[in-house]
Amino acid sequence: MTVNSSTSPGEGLAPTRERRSQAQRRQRTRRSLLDAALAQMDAGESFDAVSLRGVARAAGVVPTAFYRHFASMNELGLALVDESFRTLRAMLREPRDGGPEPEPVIRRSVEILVAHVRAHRQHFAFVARARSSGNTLLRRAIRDEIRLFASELATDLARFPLLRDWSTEDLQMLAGLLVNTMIATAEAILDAPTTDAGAALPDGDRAPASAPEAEIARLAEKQLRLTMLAVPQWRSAG
Amino acid sequence: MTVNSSTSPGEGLAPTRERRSQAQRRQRTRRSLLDAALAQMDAGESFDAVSLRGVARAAGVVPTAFYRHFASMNELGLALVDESFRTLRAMLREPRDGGPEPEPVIRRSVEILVAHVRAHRQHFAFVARARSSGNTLLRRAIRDEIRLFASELATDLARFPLLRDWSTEDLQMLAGLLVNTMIATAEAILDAPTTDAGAALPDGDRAPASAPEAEIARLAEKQLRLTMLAVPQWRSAG
DNA sequence: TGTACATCAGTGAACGCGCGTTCACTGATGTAC
DNA sequence: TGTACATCAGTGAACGCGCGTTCACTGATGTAC
Repeated sequence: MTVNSSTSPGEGLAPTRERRSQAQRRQRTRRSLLDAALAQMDAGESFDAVSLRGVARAAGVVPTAFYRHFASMNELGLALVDESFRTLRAMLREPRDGGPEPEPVIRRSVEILVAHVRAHRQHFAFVARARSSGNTLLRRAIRDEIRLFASELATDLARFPLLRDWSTEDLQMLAGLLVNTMIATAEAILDAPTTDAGAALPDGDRAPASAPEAEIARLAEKQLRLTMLAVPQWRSAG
Repeated sequence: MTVNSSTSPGEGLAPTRERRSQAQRRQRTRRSLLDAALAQMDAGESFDAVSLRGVARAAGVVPTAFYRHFASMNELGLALVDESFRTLRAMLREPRDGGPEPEPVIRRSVEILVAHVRAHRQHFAFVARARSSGNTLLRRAIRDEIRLFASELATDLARFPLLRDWSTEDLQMLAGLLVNTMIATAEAILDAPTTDAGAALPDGDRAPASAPEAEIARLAEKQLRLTMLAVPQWRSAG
């Protein structure tokens, strides 16, 4: 029943030398299981409509092999939460360069968000779907990660001159508002008709952002711009 | 297989006179089925973890009786979408009275929202959960209803002096932003620890809004206030 | 009011299916000497 | 390098269970005359 992940591989006296192929095989299967779950959720299933047997089948492995990697679907779900938020966090770090003036920052942020949703569609779809589907544990894990994500954004925001004097609480409040917009934007992109035609084009500057997607990005930009317009007014009127 | 809802009851020559008790019984069972589904989702299940048999069981009825009322769980889900958004729409109409000055309007709106989530918790929980769980059809239905809801809010917003000159598109944009905040707030309340102790107190002005709930309301108020602060700035800077 | 018939909400047995989980196993990879 | 043994990722049969859906039914309620 238990795949004991805390005490098993390469611990203590046994060195991890020379176990090449077997470890690789293990790693490949594990990835296949995760990918199978992601694919099924990207196809529209909610997390608890994804079955252990279905995942194993899609991964090309017998159901019992699943247990060599995860004790339950729940554990696989938590692994996907980890993985997905590593992706999202990378997104936050991306705009570290770029001027401090508000206008290009907003435009650039939306571009980064849209590009990330395109590039890591399955991770976003997983989070969006699992965020409110089934399983309290998983939901709570995602909610906590989103909260943490907002806190990191708040820290980043503190660097902007206009926000330097804001209280931590107010920064969190603003970050929450911005994260809400980001989530809604990501969900809108995921829901939009997939215009993947020509997505595999090698030519970089031809990237054909679909019409609805461009529309969503335009809306998000407006909303973020509106929100930031309030910033200089806050203390005086608040 | 089909419960034909478009051509059956009381149509044509047959008058709906004198069929009292039987119709009442039917209505009661239908309600029990809907309530059973709502209760299971309120308890944390995602929509497609709610089974036809489970709903029938909780409604105190044999599984096959379900088909006398709905052709499938899907149809029941759509009925719940209808019902839930009738509730939400009623919330929009509530603040029709109250001064046009922005400050009390915001406070009052948050109060109304919080009170509605408390009073119609199951409808909110259903929408929050079904919004991204399972079934594309249901998800799309809810997304469309939310869009409609935002449009109605946009129409209401147009009445405010400060917004009288805004384009329809910009009003929709603002309404979308406000709706995002409302959704996040409702979800936060649903996720907060339920402090239902003393909820049945007859004394009206004692209503013990739980501490986390009050916190959430305070945050929502701040976010809405910040958003509205941007309004006078929009055209000049936009 | 009384009788004969129609309607129809809910019953109960039965079906085939995919599920999660168990168990003893196989056989390739890795290790010790 | 060669042999004997250990590890362990993946196998395959088997289980009991709850599911959605079918079917012919029952019996109370409602209607016509």
